[in-house]
Amino acid sequence: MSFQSLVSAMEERRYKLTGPRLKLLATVMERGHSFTAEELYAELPDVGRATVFRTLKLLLELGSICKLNMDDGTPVYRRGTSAHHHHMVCTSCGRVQDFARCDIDSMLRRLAGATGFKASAHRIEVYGLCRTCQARKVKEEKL
Amino acid sequence: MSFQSLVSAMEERRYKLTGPRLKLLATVMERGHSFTAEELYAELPDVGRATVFRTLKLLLELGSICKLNMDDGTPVYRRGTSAHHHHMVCTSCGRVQDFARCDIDSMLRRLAGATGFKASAHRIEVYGLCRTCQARKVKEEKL
DNA sequence: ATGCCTGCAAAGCTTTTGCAACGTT
DNA sequence: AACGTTGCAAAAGCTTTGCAGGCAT
Repeated sequence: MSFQSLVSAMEERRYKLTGPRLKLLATVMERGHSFTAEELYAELPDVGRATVFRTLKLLLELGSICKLNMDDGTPVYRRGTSAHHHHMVCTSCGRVQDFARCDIDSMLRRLAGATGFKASAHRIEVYGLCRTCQARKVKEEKL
Repeated sequence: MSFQSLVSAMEERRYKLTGPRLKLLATVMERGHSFTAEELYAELPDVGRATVFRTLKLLLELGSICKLNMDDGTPVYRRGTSAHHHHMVCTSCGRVQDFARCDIDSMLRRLAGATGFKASAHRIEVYGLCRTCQARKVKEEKL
């Protein structure tokens, strides 16, 4: 996933590569972790708020970013593939990491057997402390 | 979980049992499945919208209901315990069922080993078709 | 009698939409 | 030149807050 791949995805779908869009794509790529619509808007004073939302929607459709909800429901975006994956959300710094392995098929089969529910998709969000914040906490406790 | 247990929970915390609150508690209990704030408001014309939200917040704090997000982020409430559990959301009728068994500890341990992320909580939402909607679909296909 | 609760209306936020002007192709 | 795109401002949802009056305890 690179700036170029985002640009290519837009070209393929015949979306125009305008100034505001290129600025947004660049900013999205700079962000190593997740971001909100408001943060993007704040970082790009000359891009309208509506354009930020319109472009985020576009990137979602392209599958170039994904949207997730914080524990309190706040929507947050994250660059990355649209392939099946889940999220580890650090409750201290808010950073989000992806993970793909989810061995819950046997659990879903058991659910189907017990309740008749036929699962077609699932979403797992794990909350906790990332490695960095754990280290920081340990350090602070020593002070 | 019954109407009485909700009332008791409020009494314990010394919350006043007013008319609007009792009406809301009754309506929440009548609902077998999930509900939105707006639905509650629509069902109780003489209770103010603000009171609906204030009471929902209260019940959340008491742990008498839980809040979850639909796939599109729409917040939905559901009566039930505050104990650890997850949700099966029917994408056809919107009904939500709980389930408790989540054998993902080994997955979390693997994550901790691979990424250093220390999980403290998690949330699993499974989307699919409930037993009723599956049956209905089969029936419709036969027509 | 106290002070928690209520409804209403207004304000707050986030997101969407209408529209005339603009810029990419 | 055509028309997709933009910024602005207004609108639209949803939720919270301020306030004067009301009600449970």
